[in-house]
Amino acid sequence: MDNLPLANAELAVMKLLWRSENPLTARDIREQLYPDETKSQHGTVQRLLQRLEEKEFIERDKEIAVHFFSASVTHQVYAGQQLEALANKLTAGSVAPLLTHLFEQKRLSKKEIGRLREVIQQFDNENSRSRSKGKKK
Amino acid sequence: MDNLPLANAELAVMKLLWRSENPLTARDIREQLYPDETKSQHGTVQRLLQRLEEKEFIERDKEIAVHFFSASVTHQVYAGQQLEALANKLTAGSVAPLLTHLFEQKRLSKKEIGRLREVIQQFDNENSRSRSKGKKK
DNA sequence: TGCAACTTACGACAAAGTGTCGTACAAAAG
DNA sequence: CTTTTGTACGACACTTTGTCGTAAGTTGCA
Repeated sequence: MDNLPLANAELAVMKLLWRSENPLTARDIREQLYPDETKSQHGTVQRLLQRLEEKEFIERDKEIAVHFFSASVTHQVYAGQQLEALANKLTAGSVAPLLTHLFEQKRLSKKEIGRLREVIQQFDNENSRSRSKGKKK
Repeated sequence: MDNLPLANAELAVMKLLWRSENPLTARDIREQLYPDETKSQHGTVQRLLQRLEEKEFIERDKEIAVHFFSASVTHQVYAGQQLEALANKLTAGSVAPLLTHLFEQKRLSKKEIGRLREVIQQFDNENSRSRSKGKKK
């Protein structure tokens, strides 16, 4: 409901959690995020995790003393929310105008077009299940 | 090149400029943005305009003493940039995954789908004009 | 048992960005 | 020349973010 965007460092943590099958410990995360291994950065990671928890982006399993963290918002959902937020802010909630410009700038590869077509195709399929007559002009 | 996002008040100014055919004065903008008409808010608008100019989002015509402001980045371009930035941050530059979730959530209306189809159609047309032989997979 | 290593919790801080106001100065209007 | 209107911008409070340090709790081993 809040739909707030995540800052860079926070997003970096989320990406690790999204990528991982299993929940991670704070230590896991620090090791991947700061390979240079200074001492104090453990606190940094703890802080980031704490804030992400406040924002309800992650969940903390404190069964055992060393906590395990997992994303409570999937990457897909987050991406969708952000896109929606962008559309609301810029184009009155409509997504198509956002894409239009990318076409004009030739910033969408043919592969991307193919993907988009698939996405629409899928929508058509789901949608035509209930209506057996298609019209083509 | 910087691609920085605009804050709320700044965006509100840009929206006025995008909406308007002709360049606007600071006064025009204040009147629309703060209809309650206190004195000091003229300074606020000036400040916003100044910062937008620094960021190169608007241009200032100082031919005459009362300056005229106009957007130097179109709404289309800005929207496209932001979408691209989002895609880069979240989905390795690919746009399709951003849309996928919206479908699943049924957040895209049929009208939106229609629009997307048009956009893709248009791309196809432009693209087939120059190459009369298509190669298929 | 007691100490060393690790962990969590969180206060504190600097830096950056934002929206706001006020004030100093310049130009125009009268 | 005085009043009005506009520009330029320093300053401020506030928020967010990334960072660190430190206090307190837990684990485990000698």
